[in-house]
Amino acid sequence: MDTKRELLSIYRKLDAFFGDLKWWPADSPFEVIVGAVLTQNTAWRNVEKAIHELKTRNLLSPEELLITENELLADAIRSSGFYRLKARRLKAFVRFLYERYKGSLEEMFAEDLWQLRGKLLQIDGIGPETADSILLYAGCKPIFVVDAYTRRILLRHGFINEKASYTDIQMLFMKRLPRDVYLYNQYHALLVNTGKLFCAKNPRCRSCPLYTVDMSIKGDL
DNA sequence: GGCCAGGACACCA
DNA sequence: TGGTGTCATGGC
Repeated sequence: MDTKRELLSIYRKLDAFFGDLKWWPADSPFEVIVGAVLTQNTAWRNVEKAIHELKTRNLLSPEELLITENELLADAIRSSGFYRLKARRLKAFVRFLYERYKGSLEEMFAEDLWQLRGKLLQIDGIGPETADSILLYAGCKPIFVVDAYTRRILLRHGFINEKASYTDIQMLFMKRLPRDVYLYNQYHALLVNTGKLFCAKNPRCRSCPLYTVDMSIKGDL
C-alpha cells in the first residue's frame, strides 16, 4: 500500500475509535494561542490550571496581557512550568500583535498563510509547532501540526527515520492529504490522543487503535 | 523519588 | 548543523 493510502487508513481508524475530538480545547482563538505557548514541553493538565488562573484574574485577552507586568503574568501561569520564560513569550506575541495588527487577531489571520507563518517564527519563543498550532487551531489555516507524538508514532510505524526534520514530517502529510482544515485539525488531535492514551505507556498495547492499524498495514486493507 | 510532559533557544564545537 | 544545557511545575 502506498503512503497516502496508509495515512488515510490510519486516519479513518483513529477517527472511528475516538470520534470528533473538536480541537483545540479553548473558548476563543486567543485562548488557543496562549495555550499553544503554555503547552510547550508541558502536560496539558498543568496548562489548564494556568489558563483557568488567567481567566480568574481577567488576564486572558491581548489588551490585558499587553499591560500586565511580567512578574504578575508569570505568577498566574506558574502551574504550566517554565513560567518566567513563557510570560516573556506571551508578552512578545501580544507586542507583535499590537505593533503589526493593532491588536486584532482577525487582521493578523487575514494575512497569507505562509507569509504570516514566517512572521510568527520570528517572534521569540514561537517555533514551528507553536506557529502551526496557532495557524491551524486559532486561524483555521490549512497547515499540518507536527509534535512529539506525531514523530513518535510515525517513527514507530516506519514512515520516517530518526533524522526526519519538522518540515519533512509536515510535508509527508501535506503532500499526500487534501489541504483541508478539518482533516488537519482532527488528524493531529487523533495522533495526540493516541500518543497520550496508549503509546506513551505501552506501544504494543492491544487495545490501542494503532494496533489494528498495524494489522491493516501488514495486509488486510 | 525519579521521570516526563502537545518546545524553543542559546551556546558550543 | 548537530549535540547539549536551560527553562520549572505537577502528576504518576
